[in-house]
Amino acid sequence: MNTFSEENYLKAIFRLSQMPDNKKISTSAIAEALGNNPASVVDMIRKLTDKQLIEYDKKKGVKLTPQGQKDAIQIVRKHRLWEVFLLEKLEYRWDEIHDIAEELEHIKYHDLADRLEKFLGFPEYDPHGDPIPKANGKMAKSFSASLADGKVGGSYRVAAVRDTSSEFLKYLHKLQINIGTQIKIIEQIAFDHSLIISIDNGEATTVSSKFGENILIS
Amino acid sequence: MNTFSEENYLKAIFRLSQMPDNKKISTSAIAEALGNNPASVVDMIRKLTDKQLIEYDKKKGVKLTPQGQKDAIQIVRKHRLWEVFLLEKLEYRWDEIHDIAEELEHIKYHDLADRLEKFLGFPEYDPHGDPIPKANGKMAKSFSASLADGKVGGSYRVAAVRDTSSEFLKYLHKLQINIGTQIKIIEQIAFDHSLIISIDNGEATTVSSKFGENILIS
DNA sequence: TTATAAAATTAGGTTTGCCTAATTTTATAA
DNA sequence: TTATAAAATTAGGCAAACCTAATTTTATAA
Ligand SMILES: [Mn+2]
Ligand SMILES: [Mn+2]
Ligand SMILES: [Mn+2]
Ligand SMILES: [Mn+2]
Repeated sequence: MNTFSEENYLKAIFRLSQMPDNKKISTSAIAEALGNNPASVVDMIRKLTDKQLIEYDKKKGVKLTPQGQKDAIQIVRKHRLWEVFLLEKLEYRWDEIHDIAEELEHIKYHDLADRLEKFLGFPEYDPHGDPIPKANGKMAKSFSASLADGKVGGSYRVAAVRDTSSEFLKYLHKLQINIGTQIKIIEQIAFDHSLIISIDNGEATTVSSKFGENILIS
Repeated sequence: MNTFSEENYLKAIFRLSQMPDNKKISTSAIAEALGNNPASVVDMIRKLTDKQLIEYDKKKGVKLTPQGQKDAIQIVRKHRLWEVFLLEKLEYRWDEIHDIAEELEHIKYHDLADRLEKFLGFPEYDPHGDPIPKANGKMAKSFSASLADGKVGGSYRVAAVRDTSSEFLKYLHKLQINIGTQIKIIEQIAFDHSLIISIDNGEATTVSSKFGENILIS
């Protein structure tokens, strides 16, 4: 069984390995992701390598072994299921659930994820639009096209958010954007790629390119 | 904020202070309750004393301060609410829920216990018959009379169990005894205080005095 | 190619929460 | 009262998971 900390490392490595950019997973990238010092990451890389959960090659960076991948997916599964619980059953807000799930995901008990999944009615996606892995580890592909990739004049459904920070989610809340919201791109500013959009056919609003990159569409 | 370990100590001290026997709470009693070494308990007594959560007097033993009491009750509250969730919503068995709640009780987030309580419909008792503290810290008195205190010929309702170990609960399950079950004392054996009982008017069964002491009646 | 910057690693520390073994204090019983 | 047993404490250590500071390796740019 893995410790809380080991699980957080596995999850971070998994998340990095899912990135579309396909960059190698470096010591510093992991440190950055977890807010830890690179020296600490070196310690943990050694530990997880010994446990055969990752492989490390200074050229290719860190890679999850099949077992590491399996373990990581089970944590992601629990994280996302708990998020659904917190939003739907306990009525927490969109921007609050992530932090709580960050702790709940580490609770280990036979069948816990499966029972939770059943209780929640086998949800396919978590409240941020991320797919929930099944018990067998299979999971739907994440949404990858962002609003920033959309065409001017096009109208898109918000399928997921890339950034799940509470700052971003609070901003979305303020703009009344949720999963399922329809966004039309009215104009793109050539200068800095800002977008002028209409939210659910409302009045024109301007958002940054960074904003657009963090909205995933279907 | 208190660590997991500090919380477990506070809870153990609280539990010991609730005992009807009114014995002083000694280093060794705490060690016993937590399965730790007395030397470790001495360390933690120092730490909790520094944090002003307990007071220690070698004569009178350990006592929770008002703040320590408050903190302990909030953990008990979460523990018991999570137990209700696990039994009622996730359909875990009586004997499985305690261990999971032992971990869930440490999850900290604004309002978590209150929201859980609301979601569960403000339950008064946990699945073992223990009263659930309210948000303000108030809680009903625990049941204290045991079946062993009952009269021959008397019929009693099982209100709670004193021992919540999975061994005891599995035994109860086998005997088909639950909270609410009616037990009639047919005879008490003078030799060792064994009890001959009838469960929900079923056929006579013999149980030990230790068994009788761990069934609380209302 | 060489200087510089960035990334990775090593060396050595800290805190938390445990432990064992030895010692001291306190209780109990002859 | 004194011997013995039990309880509490001290001393010293260990593993986990971090850290800072120093050093080494690798990448990049002039
Ligand atoms: Mn986590
Ligand atoms: Mn999520
Ligand atoms: Mn606990
Ligand atoms: Mn209980």
